Amino acid sequence: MLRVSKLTDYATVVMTCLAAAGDDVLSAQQLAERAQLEAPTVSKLLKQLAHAGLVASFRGVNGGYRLARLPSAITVAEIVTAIEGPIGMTECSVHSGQCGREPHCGVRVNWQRISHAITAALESVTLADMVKPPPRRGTAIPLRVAVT
Amino acid sequence: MLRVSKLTDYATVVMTCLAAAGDDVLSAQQLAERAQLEAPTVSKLLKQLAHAGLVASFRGVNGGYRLARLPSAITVAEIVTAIEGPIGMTECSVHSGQCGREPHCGVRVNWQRISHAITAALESVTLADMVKPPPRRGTAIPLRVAVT
DNA sequence: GGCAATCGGTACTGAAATGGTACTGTTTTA
DNA sequence: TAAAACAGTACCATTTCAGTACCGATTGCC
Repeated sequence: MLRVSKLTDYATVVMTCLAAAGDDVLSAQQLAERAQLEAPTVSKLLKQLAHAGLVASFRGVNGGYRLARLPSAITVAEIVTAIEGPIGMTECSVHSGQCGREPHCGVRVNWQRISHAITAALESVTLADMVKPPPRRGTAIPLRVAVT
Repeated sequence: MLRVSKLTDYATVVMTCLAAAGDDVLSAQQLAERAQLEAPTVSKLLKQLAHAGLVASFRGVNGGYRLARLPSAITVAEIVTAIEGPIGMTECSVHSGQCGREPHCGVRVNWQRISHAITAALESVTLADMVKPPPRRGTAIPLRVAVT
């Protein structure tokens, strides 16, 4: 199945928990309970998210994490990238010079186009969207993605 | 990195080779040479692609494979699905009842929406597009994807 | 009819990535 | 100074991935 890793999935859940907490600072332990995930796993995720600048960390007693920005200013694409690295559907669409076929390979550029489209799709959904209840029928968020 | 597996990547290359061959029937061995891939790997891929109805197989001497349809009628989404199974970004967006959070989980439905958008992006690119030379600047294929 | 070429299916294996755990260090506050 | 909490490193079990091997079934040609 074409999918993001479990950790990325967990990261979105943790981020939505933080978004729901508003400006409160939550410890990794508290977040683990709310997200129903293992504490060390959550801790590792928060570290990566902090490194990517998506959450702000506070050390010491009563320390913890908080979103670095408003939920509406954080996209799913950023979360995915923070955990998985750059988005690219194939190896050659990110790193060139791997496969010898490149000079005459029309597949490569097309995968790059597809990757861009998917990136755009992920960028169009913000954390605020994830927290909100699902849109009702007929109120879909219009998303226009151009494969260029 | 968010990506398809190598085998899926290989499958698109094999399919483009078949598309380039027109109506000719090519053996797994010939395709392996053209795609610059290991013969057993190509053979395995072709088996899966045949099972998915994307290629037609012919047994016996001078047997081999041929596209089951016109390149313009085969989408990248079909190739991905043939090799990787259903497209879904998270486990819970495909199989329900796995994580207890579902009743109150807004993340799930939003991942499903994202999955749909990505599926649409993959469906919008056909094998014919992959064979064609990359579009020139300003002649991008417009693709409108609605997240519903 | 027999042989060779080719697909079809199953099983196996080594390597890599994934996901989880443990431990130790550092910073901050009471 | 001690406790709470983040930060970093290392490690291990499991799963998945990619490749290989083998045997059976089918077809065409001699």
